[in-house]
Amino acid sequence: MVSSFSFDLHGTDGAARRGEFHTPHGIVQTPAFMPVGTQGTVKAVLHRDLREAGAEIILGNTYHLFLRPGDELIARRGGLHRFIGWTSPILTDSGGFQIFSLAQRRVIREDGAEFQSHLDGSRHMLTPERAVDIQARLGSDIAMVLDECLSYPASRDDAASSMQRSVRWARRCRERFAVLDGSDVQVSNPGQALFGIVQGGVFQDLRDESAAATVQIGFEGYAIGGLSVGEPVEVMYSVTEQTAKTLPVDRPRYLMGAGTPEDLVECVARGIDMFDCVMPTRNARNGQLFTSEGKINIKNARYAEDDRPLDPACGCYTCRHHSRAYLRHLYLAGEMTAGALNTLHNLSFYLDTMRRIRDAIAFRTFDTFRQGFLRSASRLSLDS
RNA sequence: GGGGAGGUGGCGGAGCGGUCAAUCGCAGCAGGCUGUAAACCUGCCGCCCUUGUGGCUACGGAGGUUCGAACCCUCCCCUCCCCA
Repeated sequence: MVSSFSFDLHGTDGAARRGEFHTPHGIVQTPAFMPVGTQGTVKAVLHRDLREAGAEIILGNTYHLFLRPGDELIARRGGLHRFIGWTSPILTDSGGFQIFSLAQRRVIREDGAEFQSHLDGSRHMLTPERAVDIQARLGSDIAMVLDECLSYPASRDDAASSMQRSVRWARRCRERFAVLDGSDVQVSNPGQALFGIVQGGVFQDLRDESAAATVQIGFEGYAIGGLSVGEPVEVMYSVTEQTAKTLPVDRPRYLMGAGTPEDLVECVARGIDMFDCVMPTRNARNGQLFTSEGKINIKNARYAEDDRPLDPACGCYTCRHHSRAYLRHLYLAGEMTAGALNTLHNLSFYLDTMRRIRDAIAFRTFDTFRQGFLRSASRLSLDS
């Protein structure tokens, strides 16, 4: 008997939800933040340190792993978990985001998206069926349907037709997913779940239509995609809030690609259970650190002789052992350890924030927590 | 002592009569980054101000030629290399 996906909602505090989901590789407490590990690694961190920082699930990427090293090679290694040595849950994104981020290198057709590889220029067709097959070979615990992440701004007509195509693609993904067993695809994780993705740009009626159609198809969880792509943050909050209300209470809700620390708190408040974002990792490598008192740009001259840790309230390895002055030196000297130490801190901050969010919901003090968090997060920016 | 090369903005190094406050790299200063083509990208970087088709001072020093000189000439100062 294969263990499969399930979600338990433990309780709520306003629209905020406290729960956990079960996967073949373990349990994840929600609301959860999932560090992004596009190419089979969360850049600049060891799995050991990731786990210690509290990561219960990480992302991988269909498009990138398909191009290199190849999903069949990974299947032959026993699947993505065994290949990369991460024994906890993994969620794979479908390549839908690359339709957005690599827009210059692809053409969208009804059948799917044709990409020209950023590695060697070769052409590859990513169809909904293929995205499902690749993710089956990777053996992630949660696979995502292939969607089109629409860019912003977009006209209502473009948003509508893009959304409708994403729905058709979602249906094809679900159908393909259903017949994997018995196909010639080497399935690395029989307990894999499939999530649908709601699109529709910033048009709430399109979002509602997308949500209804996606729920009708039926998935283990539902994502809200196509946000945090340049729209005003209030619009993102509003679309998130309204769309979350239209999704089933008993399934996890995943806001794709968000966000800043404030976004996490604000969107949990609007009913979101799962987040992923490159911000803590990428910004760490670029010298921007998140702390309980706001953002620090470690490149700034004001930290040259600052002996304090990044965040006195943080218990991560970086904060326990190193000063801002040292981290600034490492960054400016171009040392790899700068990226490693900074990434560890930012992820620790994000994951610790999620822990505090979960506790606050459990104690039904989430709103108080939220007010305090937003107030202290702006402290440093007010200083400067 | 003889021969040769050269002195340009914090550093390296272009420019060799006007379009030069001076290409470019580094360093420096600041900003950005939201399902990762990102250890990346952008802006500023002589001084002053009302930041502009603005003012001032500038390419070792002093003179000179010229309508005009970082660029040509003279002298001086200083570096480096080779030979004695």
